[in-house]
Amino acid sequence: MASTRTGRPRASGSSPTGQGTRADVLAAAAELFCTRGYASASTHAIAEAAGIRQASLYHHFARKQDVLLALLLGTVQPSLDVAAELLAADEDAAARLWALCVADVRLLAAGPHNVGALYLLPEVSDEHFLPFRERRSELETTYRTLVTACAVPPDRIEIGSTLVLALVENVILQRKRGVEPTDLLAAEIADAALRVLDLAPEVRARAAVDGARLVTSLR
Amino acid sequence: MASTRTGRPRASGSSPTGQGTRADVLAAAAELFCTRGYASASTHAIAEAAGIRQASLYHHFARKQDVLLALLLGTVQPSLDVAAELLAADEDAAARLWALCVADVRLLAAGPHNVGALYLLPEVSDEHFLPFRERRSELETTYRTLVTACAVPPDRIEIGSTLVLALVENVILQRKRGVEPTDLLAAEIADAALRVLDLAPEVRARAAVDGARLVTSLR
DNA sequence: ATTATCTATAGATCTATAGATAATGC
DNA sequence: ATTATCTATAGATCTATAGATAATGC
Repeated sequence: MASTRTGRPRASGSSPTGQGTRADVLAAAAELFCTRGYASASTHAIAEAAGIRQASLYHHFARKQDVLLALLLGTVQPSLDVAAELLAADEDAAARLWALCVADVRLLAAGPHNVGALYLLPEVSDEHFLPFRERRSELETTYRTLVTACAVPPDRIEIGSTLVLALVENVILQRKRGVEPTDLLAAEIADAALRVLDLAPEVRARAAVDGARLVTSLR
Repeated sequence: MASTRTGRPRASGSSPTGQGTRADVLAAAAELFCTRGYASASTHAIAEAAGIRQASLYHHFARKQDVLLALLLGTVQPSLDVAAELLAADEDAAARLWALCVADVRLLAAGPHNVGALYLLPEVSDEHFLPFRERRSELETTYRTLVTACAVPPDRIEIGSTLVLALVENVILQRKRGVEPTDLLAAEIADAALRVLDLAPEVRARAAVDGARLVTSLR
């Protein structure tokens, strides 16, 4: 039965997302944390955008920090899933790295709010967000693993991985500037990543073809 | 005469920077805005780190926002100065772009606090910081101008400029992660920038040599 | 009985202003 | 007289809790 929900009804209107109150709060917080920052986005403002009263927020999240933590974990998890799948894939490392770049750029470019920008908030260095930073660090390890597997010279692995990540994460900064990333951009960035690693043109060309196939197989 | 200063003496200690109270406040705010964020760094905490009382801060800055604005303008101005000098320099475009990348990376890497990160604060999108965003945008224009002058194909100028900036700005994110950038990194990033633009190896090699000379002439 | 909301509020901030104070400058 | 600090505080928040209320579930 599609029965109506239990509990006292809202004073005003109904769920903006239609996905339940928790989703309403997360969507509202994503927007406000991105545009105003963590501390500047009051629980009152978040609740109002979610269509509930300020205190009702605490029925779903014990502390304001838990709202941000949920958002952060929600953004890194899809990337980790893709990374795990690609680590195990039976394909050239360059193709897998190309695919990881494309997938991550798409994830960062997706959604109405620039949730990737949340990880740039200074408040994220607080101990409370350690679980997120750990997963984030796992993701970076995957990039390093794939760069290593691309037969990059040992003394270039660290700098190479850093620069590849730089290109991918740049999507966050672009969105902050108001540039809406196109789907084409993802491939451009993945191409640039392989150029930065100084891979040979033939290797890069093949990786782009195989990588593109890999990406579609992920969906 | 090196006379002592006018005005009531501080209740506790003396200027931490030894550069005067304004400098004390800016140094304290730089650290706190970077580590805690804008709204989370109270004027009380800033004043305390500057060695004065909370209210005394308002003798030097009319509003808290003015402190952040001063920091932002202070970070972009040196970059604009270098950019202007390089725009006018009599040297190959690739060499000048290489030099601009190195100079900007060094500026972002310099100083005890990661002041480049201030421009990532969500609060910077507020109207009050428009003067900063305008200068920041001038800097981006210079990058685009130099990329264009590198004989990059017309349809690659936009994406190329974006990716070059991505590599440079990445220093900010690296410092956020705790990686202290080396002087070598600056050259690595400038090299990577020219690779991203797909310039020919000979062009890149010459640009690096000429660019290195240009950089030293800036100092 | 259980649930999700509501209203009300305690207690802790935080920014900015008012006005006093303790130096130097003239 | 001028200056840079100080103390004190008004007024506006903001987070989190307590307890009431209005639904459904059994």
